[in-house]
Amino acid sequence: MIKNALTNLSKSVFLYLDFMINIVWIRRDLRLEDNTALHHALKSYNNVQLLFIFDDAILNELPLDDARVTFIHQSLLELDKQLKAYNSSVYCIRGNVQEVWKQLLNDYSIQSVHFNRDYEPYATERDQKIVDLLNKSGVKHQTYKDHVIFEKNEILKADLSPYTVYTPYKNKWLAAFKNQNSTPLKSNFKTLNQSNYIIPSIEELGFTTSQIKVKPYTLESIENYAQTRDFPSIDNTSYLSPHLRFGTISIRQVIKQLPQESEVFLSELIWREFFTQILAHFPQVQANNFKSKYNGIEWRNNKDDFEKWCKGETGYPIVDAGMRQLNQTGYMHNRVRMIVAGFLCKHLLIDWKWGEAYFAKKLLDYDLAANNGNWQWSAGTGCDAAPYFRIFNPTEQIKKFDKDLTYIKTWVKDFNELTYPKPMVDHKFARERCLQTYRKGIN
DNA sequence: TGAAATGTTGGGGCG
DNA sequence: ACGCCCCAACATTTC
Repeated sequence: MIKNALTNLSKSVFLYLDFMINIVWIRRDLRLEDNTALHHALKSYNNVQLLFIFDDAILNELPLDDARVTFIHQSLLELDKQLKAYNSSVYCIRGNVQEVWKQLLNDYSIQSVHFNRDYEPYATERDQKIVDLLNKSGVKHQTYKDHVIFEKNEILKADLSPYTVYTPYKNKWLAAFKNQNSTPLKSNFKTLNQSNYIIPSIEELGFTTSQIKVKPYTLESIENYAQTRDFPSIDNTSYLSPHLRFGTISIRQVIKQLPQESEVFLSELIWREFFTQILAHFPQVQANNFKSKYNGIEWRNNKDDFEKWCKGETGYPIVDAGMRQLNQTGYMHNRVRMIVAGFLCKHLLIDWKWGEAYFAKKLLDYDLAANNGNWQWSAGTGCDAAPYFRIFNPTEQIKKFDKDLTYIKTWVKDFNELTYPKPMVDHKFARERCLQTYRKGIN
């Protein structure tokens, strides 16, 4: 009798659980393959439903034709298409993230919630609020490492403090990488929730389609990366960065598919993790110099100068070409990023935060940790940064890396050395002024 | 993941 | 054949 009752009870509990949904909240992991949170949810639960929230707090700051929103939207449509094979779909909504979750908890019977960790300060805080909400509602939840090979506390110095210099960090990272298994996960999609949600159109989300598109990535070119990476006219670019930003490919998939002897490329991926852990350990770098001894630099912060830089009208062809590539495509070659960033900080003496903000608006691959880290590197204010007296000569850089002007002519139409506008500031003068200003500003 | 300034060396012109 | 000068080429130091 008692045994029967228990059996019935467990049956009804089973039926009830079978009715409940398990949510995988995707954010910057817009893929089905090798998605850690999704993998574990599928393994442990039935009725796994994907959720994506267009976060008002982020979207309200963006122009209506933001290219990243278009890319996210298209990636979601692609995901949704793949889910159709399993009679499932993505539940996609725009709103205030907390309000959306309150509504979901109210409208659905939720058994568990899963998501991959995001390490940016805003995201960390936002996610904590959702975790609190789930705790209050008594809903099981689990977060996962997915975005990086190693999180901030997995690569530490012997005294357990974080690394702030790249090379020893990299050595430790490589040593740790050898001893671990990071093969991509194979998932079983049979436990996806049967659903037929419709993804809102880009207009319904309050946006319009951008003309700027994310290019597909390629891993083939990586073989020659070390030889070609400094030459912006050689488009040997992998275009992985936006895909890593939004997780349309996982870091484990990338590393697994790297050709032999791509240490230099791998090193760039380690820079990505280096800056990710720097931001996570030192969130104050978002608004401050990593090294406070540079706080006294008196930036000129001239608005007209900044405008010229943004538009690519500095009179320095390589700087102008880079900025025009950025404005037209949402991308800029890495070598040129260093040149334009150095020019803004050192020739124009404009606070790196202005440049950082402009890149944040324009770059398809914008990532707070990497963008901040690299801008501070350029300005000389960062951890393991370029010394302040290392000043790029925009003309020398052409001689070294765009000798035949191919890159420049690609982005500066009808470029003519003789009729090109005069430099907005003389190099020698700007160099001296920079050295003087930095010397004076450093304590 | 610099570039400029300064220092050193050695070959060739020339008296 | 010698010493002197010039300067390109390379090396080192400095910013």
